[in-house]
Amino acid sequence: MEPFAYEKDCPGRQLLDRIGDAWSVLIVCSLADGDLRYTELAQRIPAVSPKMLTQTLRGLERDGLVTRTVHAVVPPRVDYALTALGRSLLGLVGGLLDWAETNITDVLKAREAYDSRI
Amino acid sequence: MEPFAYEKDCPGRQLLDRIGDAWSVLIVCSLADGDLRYTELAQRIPAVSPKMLTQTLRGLERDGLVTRTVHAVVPPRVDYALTALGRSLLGLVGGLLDWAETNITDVLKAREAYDSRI
DNA sequence: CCGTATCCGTTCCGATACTG
DNA sequence: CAGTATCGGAACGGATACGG
Repeated sequence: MEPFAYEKDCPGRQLLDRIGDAWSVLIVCSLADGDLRYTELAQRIPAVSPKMLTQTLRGLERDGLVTRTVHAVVPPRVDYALTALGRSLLGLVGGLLDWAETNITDVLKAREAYDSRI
Repeated sequence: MEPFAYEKDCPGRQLLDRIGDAWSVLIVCSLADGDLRYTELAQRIPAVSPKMLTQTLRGLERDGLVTRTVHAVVPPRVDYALTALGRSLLGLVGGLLDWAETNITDVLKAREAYDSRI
């Protein structure tokens, strides 16, 4: 882990930027169980603005993590789905969430201790 | 992964915020092989400003991921080290970096394809 | 040596209104 | 239904100067 290549814009940084983005993680997890339409995503993800939803979806699509399928019907219908690459991310995110749930009590305890000795 | 508790300030979000922070990851990885002093950290991490270094270290310390040991000598000497909790993060981060290295070429290809059809 | 304090440009993002 | 466009407040973070 020592002298790793961790420049700006290295692979690791780019992934971390995406993972660190709340909306990206929420979208990927929401799509875990199946395709969703734009409005369905908006409903599942609390308080996401259209701006951020679109912007994040474009980013995920650009990175090959999500596909966007437009059906030529009226009213318009657009489905979003995870790619194989996107699904492979689910395992990582799951691991993170597991770690978080396992260790959150320790973290909270540490914070309490830290804050109380100021 | 479906109806997971993902409110603002839930455990998962808090971890993701920390992981998504470039400086936090850099510091944790830098401490993987042993304790370091403030200045040593500053030297290893390219271009980190004193402000961000201190701020990030305080956050990591508060969360119980890093310890800060002040030696009562002149000139002052302050050592930073990972806690057991901090070391347990290394595995997660390693997994993320592995995924990133494995899949970066696919991501870059996807981006190229996306950008070229605009 | 190990920080803290301040200024200030930039970027982010929520709210809102509007369109094909 | 599925977005786009625009504005403005807030927050992030770099540079810099200084203090114990």
